[in-house]
Amino acid sequence: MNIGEIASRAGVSRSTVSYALSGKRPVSDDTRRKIQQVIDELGYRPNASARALANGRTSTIGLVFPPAGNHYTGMQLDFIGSVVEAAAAHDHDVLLSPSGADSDRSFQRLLGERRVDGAILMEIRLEDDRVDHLTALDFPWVAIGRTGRPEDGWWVGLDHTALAAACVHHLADLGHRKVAFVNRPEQLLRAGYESAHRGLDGFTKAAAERGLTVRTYCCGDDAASGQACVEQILHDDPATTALVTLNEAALGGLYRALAQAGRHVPRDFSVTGVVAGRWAETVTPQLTAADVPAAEMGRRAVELLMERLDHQGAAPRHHLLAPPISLRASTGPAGATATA
Amino acid sequence: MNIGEIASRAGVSRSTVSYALSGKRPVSDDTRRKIQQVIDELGYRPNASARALANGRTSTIGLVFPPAGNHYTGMQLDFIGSVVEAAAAHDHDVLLSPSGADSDRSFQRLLGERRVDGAILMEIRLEDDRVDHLTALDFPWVAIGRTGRPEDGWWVGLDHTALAAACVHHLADLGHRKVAFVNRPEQLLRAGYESAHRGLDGFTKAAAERGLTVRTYCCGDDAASGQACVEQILHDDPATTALVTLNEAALGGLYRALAQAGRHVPRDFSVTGVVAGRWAETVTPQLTAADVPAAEMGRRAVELLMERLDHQGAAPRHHLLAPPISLRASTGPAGATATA
DNA sequence: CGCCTCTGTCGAACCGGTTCGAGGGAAGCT
DNA sequence: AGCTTCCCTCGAACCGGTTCGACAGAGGCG
Repeated sequence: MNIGEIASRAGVSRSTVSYALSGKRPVSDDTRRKIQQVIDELGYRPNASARALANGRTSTIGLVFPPAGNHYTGMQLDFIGSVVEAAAAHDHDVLLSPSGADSDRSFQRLLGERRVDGAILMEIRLEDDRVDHLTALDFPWVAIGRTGRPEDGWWVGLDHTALAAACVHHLADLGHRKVAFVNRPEQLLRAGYESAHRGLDGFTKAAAERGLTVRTYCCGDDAASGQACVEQILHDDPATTALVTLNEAALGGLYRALAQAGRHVPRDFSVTGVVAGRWAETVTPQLTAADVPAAEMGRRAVELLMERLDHQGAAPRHHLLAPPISLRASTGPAGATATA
Repeated sequence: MNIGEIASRAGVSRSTVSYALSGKRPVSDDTRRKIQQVIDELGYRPNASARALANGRTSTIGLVFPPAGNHYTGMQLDFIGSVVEAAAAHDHDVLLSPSGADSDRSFQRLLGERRVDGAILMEIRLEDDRVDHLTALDFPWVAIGRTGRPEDGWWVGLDHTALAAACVHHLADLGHRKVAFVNRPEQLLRAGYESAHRGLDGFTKAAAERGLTVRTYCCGDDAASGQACVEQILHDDPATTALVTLNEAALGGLYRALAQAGRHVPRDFSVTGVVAGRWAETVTPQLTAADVPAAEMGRRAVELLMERLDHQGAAPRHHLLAPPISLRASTGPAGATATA
């Protein structure tokens, strides 16, 4: 069943059916009604491939996220969900592409074969070959995250520097002097992931500013790594009284190791960091943290992309978000029993 | 840049280029090399829409999952990840569709507009209008989960009945007599979600068999609901010494409420259930549970779908999985201090 | 009454691939 | 040399939409 079938049943030409559907030229009420009736009867829907071929738009956007090798985190799920939903609101579909790099087969499929009108990139690196590639091709993209040269791109970012610094100030205000930083996995840091870098930067600078003694660690994206990481921290300096983490997936392990070491949170040890709100609430005590507004970021990314698609050549736009720290129950004043 | 461009630069006809690429007819080595060289030079990739239009296959599969209204759980993330990866291995893309029902706009887009060759459905209901609809249309689908009539469909399922029963037997063997069941949210149970129903069934029957006293609860998919649920359980019958849960997202809240009520896990209270392994490991003590093999299920679903696409009209196939309970640290013998 | 304008519809071309039938030319055979 | 066979390549039609230019007929105007 195709547009020709509809046309002949309604006694009109194919182009008239097309115009009746798109509204791009006037069609008499009579004709329109007749066509609509046939369409309703047969449940006709225009073929997406044919439409895409003819007008050059697929009404699909690509969501590029890193392959599962590195475990998925809850935050990524929130991004995916909100992007899909926002796209649906704009009558667009979302194609998932697990691509770490420029040269990925899947990435090439998206672009080269023109499966999507634009792309949203997750897990941005400071030097991101995907961004460079897309920019060179003048292919519409929006990043969730910022590269090292944020001025010439479209993105929705989190001010990791400021957020990590806020965590440090929060802890320093509570009197903590020896603080550890639990970063994302080492290979991500080495690969140049922006959250890992900017977070580390913000942490280090703020700590220096406040004269804190710090140690920084990388930690795998799972509970076991988190546990091992805290054991290492307490081994390296048992007088440590607080930590800041960007690593959502390790959170459960961090808490476990602290409990096993006999450090009560928040009495003996404070924990804070940058984590999506609903994951901060699953641990006990609930995590005082800068809540990553993942859903909002996904939604805004889609909106920027739609804007970019509608106005080719428009000047780059972006949003830098810096949510406040939500005070929950995992931080407290230093000193009570810490050095016991 | 299109196939005609390649053809003229290589000095051959468009059809020859097509055959050289698809291999569906022999092409001389000379010609093939010349064509390949031009293609490499220009970085040509055939347009996906045009190809889909011509041969009727989009090389895309739809992954239908419920809208975010009900929070996403970690398990769903694992499904999505493994489906995308398995599909990529078969040179297929994955289109995400947030559709609860048959009549969803997004669902209609997938099918009516022929955006995908087949669909994988998540969060199956015992009476599932999406399944009925697809079956009526003879549209290729594979479900992650079973409907009430599993014999005539393609699916990869988990034997929730057996798993919930295994949890009950495990607890009964440890001497527990009063056990609670923490199910998925009430609206999902009412809507007929299969895991909620079959899990409840298996729990209830096994408990009756072992002569246990039970209460069953529904619980929202978040920590706060889990906390409230345990409070209710302990209020309704303070002598309860164990619970079985299907609700991964509430797990943190369940633990919190137990701790706040002064029930030590596993000394005073045992917790078990059906939960994806890596989430079972984030809580302390780590959860003794039937680990949902989400990644394997996603992969198998894709493989079934590929099989179904390649052999239209083949007899339905399915896999029913029933992983064993992984003994971790959240269950123990009843009685020690339980009635204190 | 003739001319012009405006509205609504049509046919044809096009998007970029795939596929079918036909045919040119070299090789094999007698 | 003449015929068949086989290998390779070509042109044309097709997939199902969109869009452009053309044009018929109704209505307005002088």
